[in-house]
Amino acid sequence: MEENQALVAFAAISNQTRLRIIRLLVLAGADGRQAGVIARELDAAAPSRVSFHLRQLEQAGLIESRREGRSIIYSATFPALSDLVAFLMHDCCEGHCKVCDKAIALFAQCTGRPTKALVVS
Amino acid sequence: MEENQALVAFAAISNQTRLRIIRLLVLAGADGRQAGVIARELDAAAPSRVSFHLRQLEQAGLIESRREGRSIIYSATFPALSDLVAFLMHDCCEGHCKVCDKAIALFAQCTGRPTKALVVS
DNA sequence: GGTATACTTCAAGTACATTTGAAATATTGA
DNA sequence: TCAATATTTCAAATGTACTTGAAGTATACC
Repeated sequence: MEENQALVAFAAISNQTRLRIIRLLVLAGADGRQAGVIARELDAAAPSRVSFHLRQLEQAGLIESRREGRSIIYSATFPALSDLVAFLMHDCCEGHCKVCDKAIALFAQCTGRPTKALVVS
Repeated sequence: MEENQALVAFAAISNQTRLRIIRLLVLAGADGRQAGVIARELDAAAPSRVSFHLRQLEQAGLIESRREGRSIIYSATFPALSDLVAFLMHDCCEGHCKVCDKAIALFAQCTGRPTKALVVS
């Protein structure tokens, strides 16, 4: 992942409204959520405001959208989020790996993952 | 990790100068680097400018400083960086774990880590 | 004490991000 | 075609972040 892309992504998730949108859409999974539903779940923020933030996130590559009738459905772009986590770890892991300590514990909580992938050597 | 703390940390690393400082200090390890040395390694940015960014990073908890004679030595705060990675993964992993995909591959590159920690069941 | 070095703090200017409400666009169904 | 719904786009106002250079603080050494 390029530095510039990472910078844009970090800027995208450094805003409360946008971080909450991301969390919401990750939980929603591939189905995604209507723009209006997102606005309502975000303490009924003004639609134009939510639209602004959705655009930022989409331009950062972290979410994507599709039209369904009158609605526009947004969903998380999982590979991009995965790249971002990897960037943060790799950028900081070069040399030594203290940065990964707490992430390792989280893998144990992951369900639906082949455990083989977690075994090193 | 609290949402607010994460937001401040993401804001901190969403700036090119600061992201480069972080990378530099992670590579430097516990020894850290003098403020002046950092400035020189950053294409000789103005000292007041580097000082401004070091302060942002320190306030975000990502780096710490100690005085040594005339110099001030900055070093990465590894637990905070580790927390941030974990926040990003956990925040997005709740429910399902697609976000962790690429991070797992990186663990294999980590040296000096007991492989047992990577084995799940 | 005085001077040099290493940094930080401050104030001013500039640039960028966010919110707001009104107007515009797209789609549906009567 | 018209009205209703769902959403975006736009322009203006406000707020926040960044850079710059000059002045200030801390330490060291003569």
